[in-house]
Amino acid sequence: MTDLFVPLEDHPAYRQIANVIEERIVGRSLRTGDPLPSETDLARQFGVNRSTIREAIRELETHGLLGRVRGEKRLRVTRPEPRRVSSGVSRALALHDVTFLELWEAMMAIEPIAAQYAAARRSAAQLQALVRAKARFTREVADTPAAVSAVVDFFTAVAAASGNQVLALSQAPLNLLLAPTLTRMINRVPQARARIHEAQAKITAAIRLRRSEQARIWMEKHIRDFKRGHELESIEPKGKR
Amino acid sequence: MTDLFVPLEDHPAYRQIANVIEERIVGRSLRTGDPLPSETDLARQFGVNRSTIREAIRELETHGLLGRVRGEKRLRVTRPEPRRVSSGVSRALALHDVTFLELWEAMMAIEPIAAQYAAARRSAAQLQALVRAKARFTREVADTPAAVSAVVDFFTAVAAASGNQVLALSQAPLNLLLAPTLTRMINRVPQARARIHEAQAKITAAIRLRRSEQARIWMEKHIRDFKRGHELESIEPKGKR
DNA sequence: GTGGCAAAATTGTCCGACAGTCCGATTATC
DNA sequence: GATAATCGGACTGTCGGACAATTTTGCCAC
Repeated sequence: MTDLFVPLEDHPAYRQIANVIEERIVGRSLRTGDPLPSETDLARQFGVNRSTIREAIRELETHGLLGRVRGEKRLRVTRPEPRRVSSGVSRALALHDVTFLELWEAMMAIEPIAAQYAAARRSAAQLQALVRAKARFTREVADTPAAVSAVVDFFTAVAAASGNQVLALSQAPLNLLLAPTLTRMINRVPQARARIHEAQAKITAAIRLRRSEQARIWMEKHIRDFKRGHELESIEPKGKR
Repeated sequence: MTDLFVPLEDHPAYRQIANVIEERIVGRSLRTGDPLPSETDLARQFGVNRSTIREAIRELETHGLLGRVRGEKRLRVTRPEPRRVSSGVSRALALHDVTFLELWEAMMAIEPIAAQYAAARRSAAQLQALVRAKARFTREVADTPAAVSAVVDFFTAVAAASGNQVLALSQAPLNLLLAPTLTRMINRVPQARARIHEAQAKITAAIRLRRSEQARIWMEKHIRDFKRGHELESIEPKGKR
């Protein structure tokens, strides 16, 4: 049934080194903000060439575990920012050809809950961010890319206000996937902008007044609208294809 | 108010090259399975040194966009596997010190919905995988690490059966975070194993019979149990700390 | 077509080098 | 004394070349 032996794994030096450093970071013996030794020094410590160290560092850098503050030269241990991490997830999902329905179902699972918690827990500043995103949508409603970006910011603000990092990080990749679909929809379905505006107003109000139930329900309606919009768009295509 | 200038962005060659290649992959002009030109060749095409190419490639490799089939030397374009991507997310979340409550809320948002869709759409093979995971838990219930791993597999199998890649990929990181907590809980709360067993049985049955509602409800109970277990565990600590 | 084999290509790693830039200390200036 | 200009050292980004180990390829015989 089960194989007796597993294939030997090949561990190039650069990967081993990356793993060792990663363990140190995850195990907190290298803490956020700590500067990393210089490449030359690392090369000496690990007993390998600097080129090898550089390859290892690239790995950690792209994972967001290392980074540098603007204008600085030395790398420091960094906490992976949601944006960076989630863009990787989005790319993965895009390459797996997710359908709109899949995206929609996931949004339907996450966003209303996020809105609900946001109503219960939002700070004043988080509410502010929400209001700003909403205002930006209203102001730039005619400029499609700006409007889409405002919608995304709105969702992001709700997720942030939920006070739940896991929800926020689960939600973030959805935004990037939503953008292209939303752009098409908003352009082709005339009533879309007005409905988004209304939904954002209701959701914001509910979160401001700390009405969890209402926030959830309106977010559900909001998301459901997306599906309607998407269906309309596919049925009466104004542009090509 | 607003700054007149924004900081110049620094774009090392290796990053630019990584971006160019990434665009090609995402834009499908390099398709999954295609072999990448050799490093020397890439260096020639981009007009840079091979070391620079290698650093660029490391980036894409860690993102899972490039990889090689076992024993092969050439890199090929790869579709990022959920496992790989989600481990990055888990690491990020771990470094952000997520609380059990945050994790639990996210699970509560995602898993029941996944179970619901799984009941509606599972294939025979997916049901099989589910049954196997459940059986493994029953069989290895006494061996804590194996039991925990079986629980995780169970969740994974449910998410896979949901037929929704977005849900599956959103759910995957939660598993890795769950493991340590679950390990402690299962060791300290005597009734935990029995309750997990029962829940898995009910959920599996519902999914087998395609009872969406029941699958969802039982999954909710199942997850809720985790919170109870966690509370019990913190209240009556049997071991140290 | 298959198998086998030697040549060519490719990867992983190393060495050494250099320009551009950031940092800290020192010195000059108000 | 505080601030500004200056200088040397330390680092990073990139380059060129080199070599062993292994894979891939081309070719020949069967």
